[in-house]
Formats: sequence, C-alpha cells, structure tokens
Amino acid sequence: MYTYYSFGAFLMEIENILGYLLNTSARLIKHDMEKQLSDFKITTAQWAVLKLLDSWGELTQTEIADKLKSDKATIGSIVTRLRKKDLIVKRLSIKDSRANMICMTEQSKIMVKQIEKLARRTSLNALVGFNKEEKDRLIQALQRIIHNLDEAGNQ
Amino acid sequence: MYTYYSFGAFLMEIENILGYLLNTSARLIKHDMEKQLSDFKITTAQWAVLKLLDSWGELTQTEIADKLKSDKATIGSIVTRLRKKDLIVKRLSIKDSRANMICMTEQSKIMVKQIEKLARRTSLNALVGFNKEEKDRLIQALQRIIHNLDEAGNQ
DNA sequence: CACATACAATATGTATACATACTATTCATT
DNA sequence: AATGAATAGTATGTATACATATTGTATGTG
Repeated sequence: MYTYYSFGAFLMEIENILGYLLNTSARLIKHDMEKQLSDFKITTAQWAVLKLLDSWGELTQTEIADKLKSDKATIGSIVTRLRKKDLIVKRLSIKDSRANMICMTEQSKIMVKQIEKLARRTSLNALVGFNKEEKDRLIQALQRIIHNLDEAGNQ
Repeated sequence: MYTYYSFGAFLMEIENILGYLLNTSARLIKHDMEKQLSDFKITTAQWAVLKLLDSWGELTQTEIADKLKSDKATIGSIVTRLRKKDLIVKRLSIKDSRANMICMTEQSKIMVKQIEKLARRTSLNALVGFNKEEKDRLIQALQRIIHNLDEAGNQ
C-alpha cells in the first residue's frame, strides 16, 4: 500500500510541499496527455488555446492570455505555431487596428472534437481510485487555489 | 461569491479540465514563490534540487532526476546553474567514474533554511480559506495522482 | 578476456513561461 | 484637435522541460 504524508507534518520535505506537488502532478499529467496527442502534432498548451476558442469563438491574443491566466508573449508564440499548422487564422480587428482576432479553421474545429476523448482518458488515468466526491473536491480545491493566487497576483 | 464547477459537468470547458487546473495552479503558485525567492537569485526548480540534497545528502544527477520525477537533461542544466552560483559542488564519484556526486555548499545550506519560511507563506497564500481537513485531502489527492501517473509512465 | 548491454552525463533542438523593452494605436482629458 | 496614458502585439533573453543522440564507463555473460 502506498503511504501518504500529511501537509501539517513537522518535517517539511520537498515531496510534501504544495508547490512541488502541484508542479509535479501538472508535469506528469501534461506528459500523459501529450503522449496521447502525439498523432495530432499538437501540444497541450496549443490545445488549450484551441479549446478556449471553441468555447468562446474568436478572441484577441490578450483575451486568450487573460482567460488562460497566461501572458501575451507566451500566447503570441503559441498562436504563431498554430498558424503555421493552419489551425488558426489571424484577422485584423475592425474595431481596433492594434488587435488581431484569432479564429479557428475547419481543420482545428474537427480536431478539437476528436481530442475531447483523449483529455477525458488522461483525467481518468490520473484519478484512478478516486470516487466521485474525491474528484469533485479536488477540482474545487484547484479552482479555489487559482482564485486565491489570481486575486493576489492581479493587485 | 465565487462559483465552482463540478468535474462531472456535461460541458467540459477548458477551465474545468483537470490537466488545465493542475497546470494553471502550478504556474500561479510557482510565480508566487519566485516572487518571494527573488532576493535569493534562485528559481523554484533550483530550490527543489537544493531542498532534496538537504534531505538526502549528496546524490548523483540521475538520482536527483528520479526523486524529483524529472529527467537527466533538465537536472543537468539546473546543476550547471547552481554550480555557477557556488550553491553546489560536483565531485567525481569514487565508486562510479561516470557519475558525479552533487554536494551542497555552506552557502546553500544556510540559504535552504531561510527559504523554508517563504515556502510556507506561499502555501498559505494558495490555501486561503481551506481548513486543515481540506488541506490534507488536497495534498493526499495530489500524491495519489503523482503515484498513478508515475506508475503508468514507468512501464 | 571480449563483447553486448546498460547506464551517467552531455549536447542539441523545440516548446513553453515569463520578464522587460519597444512600436503602433487608441483613449481620456483638456 | 492635441497630448499623455493605456493597450495590443512583437522582440529579446533566460530558465525550465523534455525528446533524441552521443560519449565514456560499467557490468554481466560466455
């Protein structure tokens, strides 16, 4: 049986520190997902942008950065790579000539639907042995952490 | 009041997908921690290596990579940077002349103790509003995820 | 001992992630 | 209308993160 460690433990080793645990689980799940995505020649970061566009329709790069809690520079380079693969199109905004509207292509609309299943499978791999209540509690805890840190960061 | 979303929701938007939530919370907590670490001219990845050495004593780069669930190339470059800052020393292993033992310096031993408090503060920032039970459940959930994915990845 | 295999570390290349600086454009206010 | 502040996006540089290939060393087996 696998042994768990408490957060309140006196001995605070790296393996028990929240930031390390979040970072490690995030890297491992990303790795699992990218293994599944390899056929699509796309990364998780690129997929997240497409998934967001699929929900919201066309967005500017700054809007994408805000919604994904990322930054303009990072989204800029992801958009460049998506465009090279013809998965998005940039259209100069009519309202604001500084801004580009990022739009999905037919190809990426189809791709996003196909990837949906893979994302669910990766979540299941990560959550083996979790019951519904445990899953829900985890998702809510992560949303609370993001809320806490996002608030603090935007002061 | 902030609204939470359930993992079992029919509409699976990017904001509710486990991998995205882990990745985002990991990035935000890393960002918070690195803000606090700025005086030490060190990153969280570099700190994790020092923290591990502080617990285990001298280790090879491969051992560090295994324990942090990272890889040799990544640890190699972190070790190079730590060495430039005189925070670690590389000693050729007596047993195995392919390997280097990575050892802390006096400077990094002191530094690690000072950083301990900052790590706790960052965890508190992230976990505002969590009670002890919620914190413990989260830590255990993350350790289970790492266990699940690490098992799967090492097949 | 010889040899195939495994392993430690390095080298190279791509993709985030993010700080900082810069350009072009827009907006607010006078 | 003029102008100073804010904003959208790009450019540059550093640091992971990781795949893949290479080099040198160790080890197990015949």
